[in-house]
Amino acid sequence: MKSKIVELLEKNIESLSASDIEALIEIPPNPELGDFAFPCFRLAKEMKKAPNIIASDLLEIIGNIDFIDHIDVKGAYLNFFIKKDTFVKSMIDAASTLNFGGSDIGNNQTICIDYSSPNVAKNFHVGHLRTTIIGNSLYKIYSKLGYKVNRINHLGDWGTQFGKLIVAYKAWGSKETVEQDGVSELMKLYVRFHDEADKNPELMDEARAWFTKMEHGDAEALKIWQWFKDISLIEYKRTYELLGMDFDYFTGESFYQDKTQGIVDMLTNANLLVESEGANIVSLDDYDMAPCLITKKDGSSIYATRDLAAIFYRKENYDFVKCIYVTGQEQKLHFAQVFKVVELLGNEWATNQLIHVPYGLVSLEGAKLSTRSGNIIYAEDILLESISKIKQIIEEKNPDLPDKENTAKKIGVGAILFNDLYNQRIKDVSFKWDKVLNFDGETGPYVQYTYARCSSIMRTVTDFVEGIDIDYSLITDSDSVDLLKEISRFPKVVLTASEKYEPSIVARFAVDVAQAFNKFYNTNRINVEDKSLRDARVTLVSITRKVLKESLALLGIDCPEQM
RNA sequence: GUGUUCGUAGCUCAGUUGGAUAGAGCAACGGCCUUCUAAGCCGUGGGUCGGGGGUUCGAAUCCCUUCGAGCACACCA
Repeated sequence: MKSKIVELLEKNIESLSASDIEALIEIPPNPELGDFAFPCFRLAKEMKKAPNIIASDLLEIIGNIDFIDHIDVKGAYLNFFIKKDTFVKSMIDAASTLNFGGSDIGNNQTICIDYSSPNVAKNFHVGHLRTTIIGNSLYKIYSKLGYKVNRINHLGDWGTQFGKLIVAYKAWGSKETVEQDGVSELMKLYVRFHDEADKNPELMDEARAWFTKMEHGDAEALKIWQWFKDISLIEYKRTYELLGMDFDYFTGESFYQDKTQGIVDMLTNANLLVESEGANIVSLDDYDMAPCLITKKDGSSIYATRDLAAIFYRKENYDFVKCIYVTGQEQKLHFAQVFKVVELLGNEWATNQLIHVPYGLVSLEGAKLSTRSGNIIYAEDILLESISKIKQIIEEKNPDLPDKENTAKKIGVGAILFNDLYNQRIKDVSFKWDKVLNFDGETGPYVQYTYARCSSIMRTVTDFVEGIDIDYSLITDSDSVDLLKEISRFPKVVLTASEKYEPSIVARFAVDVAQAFNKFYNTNRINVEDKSLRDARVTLVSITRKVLKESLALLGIDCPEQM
């Protein structure tokens, strides 16, 4: 419909191209002002005439057009009122297409998304939840746009911290307690190491030595390391299963450890590596950045080296058009450095294919998350707590609900996912239980509830046939039209969300659709006697239902049919 | 100190890339269940868009400046 207006205006305005006009056309803030609006301010400048005069002149020239009911001039705006049934039909037709909201612009090209990536032997807490949830949503969004997405869990399974753990395990740990308590015992050992190392700095050297042993393939070191890793993965996978998520690769940092030498060689050959204070770095002075550290003074690798190795490995093996990193914003400089080094090695693609998607810091009651001080909440606990709160609510509101267990899981997990995706990712969040466990208003359960309402209606109209001829002229009230307008934004929403790496745009959209539907639902009885009117309205319900399910799916959220 | 992100209603946040009267949710108060799910809907109150300049026909949005907050600044990731 918008394109038809662009076409129309293009014919009558010489100085603007179709794409200029397209960009200028807006949707009025208030539906009473029209369905589309064209502001004449820009024309005023070029034509040296008052914008409101231009608007009325245009109105004269355009005259009567078949699909337009009438055009109003309000100030400098040309406001278009589309013939209602034409408009309604075009929106319903669009929304009824098979892959509504999606497209094939991805052309099956590969995108790598590096996310979640918990540190082995550390608990999976609220902070990790964000990268996991955002990354998963980006995976869904890009898949919908026709990309082939590789979900990569770049486990923090290599580094000095394992040297620390081995030292601690040997000094104070036992096989039995580790087997029994898993990650939380490893955490305790890690914390203890730091406490002791404060008093006895030599422990740090011991830890580094053990890590160096790992890098040289020492059997004992690697055996302990592998054991710690296995224990950790069991716990992480439990959380992923609860979240309903999976990965294509669990290639962590250790996977690249034998590939870091290649990076060092490459940098040496390119004359980029310089020695500084015993370590090897790439100087980034010319780019106003701190240098990128490549090898430490003991010769062992560091995360930047492994990230570099990962980039080249992925480029070579997956041939990505984009490699996206979802991490906290505190790593901004790190990725800027790493990406710059790739570029300096003569790879122009680094400038637009390597993308850091940062998100804001998660804090707890205003204080920084810290395992050492015990100021921490684990992801699994949040999810389980949320599910159990939902169970309570189900008992209150709908005790006869079938399959309560599963439904509570979908709603409880969905609430947490939604909560993490609703605001722009860059915003810092202060975790508060009462906020997280509030399910009224702009929340996942609200959208799911709306979906369940739609489903419920669809169950009652058993003789309704999808895709039958609809009498579009029966849909005239503003609540119905507003709902359709809201729904028709979907393709643009998905596209913008992908361009900005911002799932919150989809989450907001889902709420907007749900609000529009609930308004429509409250003013329109759907299952009415008059069959053609009923079918017209049921069509709206059916479309809404589909779009709600799809948009929540893009956030990684599942919809129960009843709740 | 340097860089970076941010500052909008009591709280949490949107604001369509510079456009029409700045919008939601939460919290508060008041209404709506004998008909499709009240986890819902409707209404009321609540704003120097951190402050000050500038660009523009037009600024919450762009530029400068200032105040405040978060984060980063090589051998952790």
